[in-house]
Amino acid sequence: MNVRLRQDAIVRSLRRSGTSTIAQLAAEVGASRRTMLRDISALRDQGFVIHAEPGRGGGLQLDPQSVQTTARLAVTEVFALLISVASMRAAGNLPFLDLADSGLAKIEKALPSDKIRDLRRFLNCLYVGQLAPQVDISNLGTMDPALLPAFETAFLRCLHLRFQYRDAKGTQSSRYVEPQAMLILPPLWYLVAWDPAREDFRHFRMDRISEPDYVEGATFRRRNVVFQDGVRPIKQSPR
Amino acid sequence: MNVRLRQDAIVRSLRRSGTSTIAQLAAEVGASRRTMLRDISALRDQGFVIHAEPGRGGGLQLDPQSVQTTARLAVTEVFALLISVASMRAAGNLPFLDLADSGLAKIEKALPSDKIRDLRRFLNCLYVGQLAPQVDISNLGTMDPALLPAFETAFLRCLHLRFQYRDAKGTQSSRYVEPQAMLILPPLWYLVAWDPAREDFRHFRMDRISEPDYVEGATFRRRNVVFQDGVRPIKQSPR
DNA sequence: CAAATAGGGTCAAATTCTGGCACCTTTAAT
DNA sequence: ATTAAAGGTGCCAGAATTTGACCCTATTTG
Repeated sequence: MNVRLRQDAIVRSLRRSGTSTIAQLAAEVGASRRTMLRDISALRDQGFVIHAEPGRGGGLQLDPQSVQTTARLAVTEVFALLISVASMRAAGNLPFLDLADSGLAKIEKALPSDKIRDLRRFLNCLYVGQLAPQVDISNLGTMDPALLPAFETAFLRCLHLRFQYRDAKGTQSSRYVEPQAMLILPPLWYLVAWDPAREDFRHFRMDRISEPDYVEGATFRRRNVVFQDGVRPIKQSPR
Repeated sequence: MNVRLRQDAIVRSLRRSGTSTIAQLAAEVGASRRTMLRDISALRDQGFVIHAEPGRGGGLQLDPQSVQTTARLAVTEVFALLISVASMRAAGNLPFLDLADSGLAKIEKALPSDKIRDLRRFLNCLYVGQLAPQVDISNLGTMDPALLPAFETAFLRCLHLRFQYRDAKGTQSSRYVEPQAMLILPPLWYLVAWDPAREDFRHFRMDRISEPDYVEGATFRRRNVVFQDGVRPIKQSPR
């Protein structure tokens, strides 16, 4: 058995049984007592808090607070999680959101600091409101998975964005715009952008955008976007 | 040099230099070409996105989007994130959910397998529908943070649940029920439970529940809950 | 005190990791 | 078309690490 798997098994066993002895654990995972001691030591090095009582009736116990898991995440994935939770918070009062937030805070804290800055700046472009009842949401399209990376770069570096847009009538057109904000009217998402050709703001439904691509070198200035009533920025959760 | 340290060094080097070849990396960390290839393969297994170009002028490149972060999360926090994203997916077609999902999948993968099983079983108790328009959502209460751990245990081990409930008129009462399902009618959450005293199902708004506590030893049998039209289980995302 | 428990040191055996090599595929330059 | 530079895979013997056995000590309970 692999070292990693065995140590996971030890943690699981300790979690299940509450308390057990080195000998019991050794028998359970099929290793020697000595190896158990080494594994316990290694787990402690990894940050697990394991209480030990010597003497009769003694044994090992995993600190219940330290049930934890370590994962490696890509920044885009963290972005996506943050956006999910933030828009959820904006949409209404849902349970367990504080827990989700504290989990996210830990993830965020583990990011390199420049990435945290980017992330905050990106979140600042998000706005939330209520969906107008007359909008037809019966046939939602699927979102292009390339949206997030392209949008992230375009927003952060203030670069023009090029994409294909399919309007309500189904007509395809090619667009070239300055992305200014993202507007969430649950369950719809819109890109709010300045269209330099038409010299006006336009709203684009995200599920109708495809083949997004930022244009290297083509920077622009932020404009003051005026939203209708009831639309507010996604507040960053207090951290 | 330790395997873990060496692999970390590779990632750091790739981040620094942008692109480099197997041979360069090998020289840098003082290992052979073969070991480098094995390490790269291992890093990919760990979720790092490493682009490779064969042929002259080729080399390795760390996907700039995949700056990785490692974080330690408590299991309840993972639960909360999963529930958030799952209920979001159920509520509508939102962007970036697949990315959020892939992030969650990595987190989930890092959990001990018994916890994954628990987590899936818990998610199976979640149902989603549309909120009836006549419900007054003007004064939502706040969710008791103790809900998740207590509910988790009660659902997983089929234990009776005791809690304080404040009904629509503001009257407090003490309840003792069999938790059968959780129903989400965004933005409201309900506990669907069998009340043995009244011999009937009852819905409890989650934001009106406080001081939840499961009753050790008091197990019950799952009942067949019949939901009204439009309510469906939260599908587990395909993993 | 005796028994049960955690914790550690040492060393040979068992296991895993590493490096070298042969060979394959892709790409670009000549 | 040929050649060189790059990534990728399978295999094997030797290097390195991990494991188990045996030794010990310290602490707690009956």
